[in-house]
Amino acid sequence: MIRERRYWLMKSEPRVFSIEDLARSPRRTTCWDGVRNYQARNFMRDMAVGDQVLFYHSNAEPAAVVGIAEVVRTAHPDETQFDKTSHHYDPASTPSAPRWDMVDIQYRQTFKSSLSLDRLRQEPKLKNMVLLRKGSRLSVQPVTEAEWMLILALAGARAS
DNA sequence: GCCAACGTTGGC
DNA sequence: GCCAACGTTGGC
Repeated sequence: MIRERRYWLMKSEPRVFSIEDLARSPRRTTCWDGVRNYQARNFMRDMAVGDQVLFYHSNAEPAAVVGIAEVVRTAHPDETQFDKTSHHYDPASTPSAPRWDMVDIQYRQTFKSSLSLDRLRQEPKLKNMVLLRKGSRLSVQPVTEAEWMLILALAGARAS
């Protein structure tokens, strides 16, 4: 029994890693390392291959949903947690009991017109989106199917 | 660069 | 288990 495809949103600062960087990556794929928040990690552990991801540019002008990626590998240990030279090194984590996971995502498309936070806030049907909730900072978050459909429609995009 | 909101840590 | 202190996120 194959589980139904689910929808997610993942944030990245474009000055660090943009959707253009993803599109230029080998096999248009990257591993989503560096997540150090338990709730975000748990969402990644819920992901399945084929799940769809809204790619969001945070700390950007403007902050916006800019395109789509797809999960191509489920959660596996994030190697940067064991790397003393990494900014994401976690001395409390060990290879026998890894604390942090990552998934791999592959580029699908960049929206012709990205959807800024302001634009999304204008949609009453999106008012419950995790992204738009006051104080929400989660870098990996679930998106409902209805939200997904509406956002694709607003972007003039087709499901990939 | 500011700062509100949130998460984590650690003393007690 | 409480909560103050600290660190981070991310919009502005």
